[in-house]
Amino acid sequence: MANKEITIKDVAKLAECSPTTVSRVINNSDHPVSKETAEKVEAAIKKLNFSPNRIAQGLKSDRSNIIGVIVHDICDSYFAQMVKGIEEFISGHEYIVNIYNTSRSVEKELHAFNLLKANRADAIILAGGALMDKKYEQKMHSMINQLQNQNTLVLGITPHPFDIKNIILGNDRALEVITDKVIEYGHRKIAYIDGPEKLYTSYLRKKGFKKSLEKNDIAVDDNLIFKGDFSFNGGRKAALEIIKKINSITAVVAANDSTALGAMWELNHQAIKVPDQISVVGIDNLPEAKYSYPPLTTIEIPIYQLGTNIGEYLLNRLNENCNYQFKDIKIKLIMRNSLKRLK
Amino acid sequence: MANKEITIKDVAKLAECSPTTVSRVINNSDHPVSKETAEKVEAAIKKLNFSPNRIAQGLKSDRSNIIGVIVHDICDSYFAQMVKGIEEFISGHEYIVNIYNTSRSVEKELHAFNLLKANRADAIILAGGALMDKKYEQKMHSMINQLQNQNTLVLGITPHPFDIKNIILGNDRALEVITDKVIEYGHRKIAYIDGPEKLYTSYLRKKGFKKSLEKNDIAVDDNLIFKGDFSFNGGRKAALEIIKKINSITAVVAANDSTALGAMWELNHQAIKVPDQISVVGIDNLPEAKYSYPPLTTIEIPIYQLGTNIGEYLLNRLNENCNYQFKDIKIKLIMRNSLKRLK
DNA sequence: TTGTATGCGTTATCAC
DNA sequence: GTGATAACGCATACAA
Repeated sequence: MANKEITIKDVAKLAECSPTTVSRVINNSDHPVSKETAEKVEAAIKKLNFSPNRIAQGLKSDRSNIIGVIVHDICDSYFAQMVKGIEEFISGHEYIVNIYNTSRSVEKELHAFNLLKANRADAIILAGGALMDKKYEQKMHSMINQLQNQNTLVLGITPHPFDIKNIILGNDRALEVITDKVIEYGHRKIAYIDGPEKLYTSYLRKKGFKKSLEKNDIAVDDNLIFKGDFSFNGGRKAALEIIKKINSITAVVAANDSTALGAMWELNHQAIKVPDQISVVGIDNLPEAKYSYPPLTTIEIPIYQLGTNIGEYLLNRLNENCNYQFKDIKIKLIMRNSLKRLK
Repeated sequence: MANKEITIKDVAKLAECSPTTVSRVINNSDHPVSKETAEKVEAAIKKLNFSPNRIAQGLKSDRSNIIGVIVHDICDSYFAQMVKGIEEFISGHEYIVNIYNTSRSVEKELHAFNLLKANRADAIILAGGALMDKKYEQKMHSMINQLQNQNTLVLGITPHPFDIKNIILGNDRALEVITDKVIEYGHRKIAYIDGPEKLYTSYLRKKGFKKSLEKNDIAVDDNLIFKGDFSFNGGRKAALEIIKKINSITAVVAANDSTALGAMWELNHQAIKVPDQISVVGIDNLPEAKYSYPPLTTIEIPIYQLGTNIGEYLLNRLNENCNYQFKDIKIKLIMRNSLKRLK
């Protein structure tokens, strides 16, 4: 049944030359090949629909051409866009984009790393924020070590507490900027909806929020910090809590757009007017943030572009261009209607 | 610099046995190995943090463990959910999920297939609908042939005009069901927003829409069929056209939820009340459909579950369980508030 | 300009 | 119960 695979040998036979010569043609080798034979080889390749077995090539060259991408949730626009950007760049250059969803589970993330290690991935992108968990960190240290010994490049998006190249997005800075804006608009009673616990990105974003408050001589009130999980539903739940304290709050800063969108939805649903009764702002500038009621004021983090930049960086590094520097992305304040100026 | 990879030989040396024995331990081979040596091997493996090189294993076994997933756009909730479901099942079983975004471009899809072929993928999932393009079909026929010769399993989600296993979702049936409902609610002047041209899924969905109309003795009016592209913005544009003919339309059936959501947004924006002035329904039941204004009446296609079913099916087939039957998913009408009953 | 021999890491076959 | 050997498909060092 199983038709035998077409190999370089079959091509050689048809082109009446040696497998070595075929290999040279395939790889545009420096080694000279006569025009005549090259043409015969090309013809044979076409005739047989031959493509070299990348698995075998990989074994030889000690490269798998696999780029592992570990995300928390591919259904989250943030990650979907990043992956799209990475894929756009990477598969155009014959690499395999191998994705894993971890749902922020330590076990799943470790599982992904084990598979990627076994597959001798050329690079691994930790697309999500670092998990804050002692056991995880310990195991990861060892894992990163092994990976580096087998020449796997590991890249962290946002800071990770390992000895890897971390891409800094300025999450803390972004929160500071938007909170500054909220304050500039006259708000002083400002609630915050947090990100998931045990996620370093949450910590960073909250840090930026607090920094802005302190800078502006506003006391940080822990009663005005609400739980969230970066999700729409998390935002909805938080909104319900916020409503209970509605008289002591004029604005809500959410740890991300999904949360802000969920909060606004619930606020609307409970007949609280945004921004008339309460302002809401987010971070990320997801595509859908433009179409909420009201349109969301937020910080743009150009995630898709981040993805292509990651791809470009990886490609250069993987090809020994050690001097290539990562192209940083720029955040930008997007003013829409969910933030109201107070008199 | 480059630390040498740890191989089965290193383990053998440390465990004082032959590579063959190590291999037997790794693979829980039937061949007997004494408990004593087995333990020594296990210990060595742990000590060296060894994991067998899957690339080399793949070369030997003629299996790459790569599952290619070709989607139109990973940022589209529909595909994101499907990929998540597939990944959930597949990487739990040590397979690599290798995704490609094609933006419905013939070239990109062909490119993906070429890479997947070169990488000797064990299976390829055509997650999006078939492209209706003569050249594409021609090239694909040959490609599918080559793929089958090298034992790659190709799976089409929705019908594809190739000799592959196609999973039928009942796109036409779904449109028929929801249009029936719209008619049951007293509507007879019904507009339709189409999907992308040259996509077989668009054709199928429109077919279901028309079938319902005809069944109910309503003439199909081509002036009431508007262009769309399955996207939110496509829905917005269509809505603008629909508004021009608002007096001859009481309901809009959209080819998918994204389109319906975009249309509703624009309608709201232009101060047209949904569903009081006009009803809108969609297909897919995306997560966000629950949170629109008003919540969208639609057909649920359990995409995530479809993904896990695909994973399960593939796993069985790849392990020679040829009798395993694909578990079909069930569509379901979801009544919310965007459809109004006419007197 | 061409070809032969060897090895990448693993496993199946066969011998012991 | 154990191990030497060949082979998977390819690319390189070396020889001619």
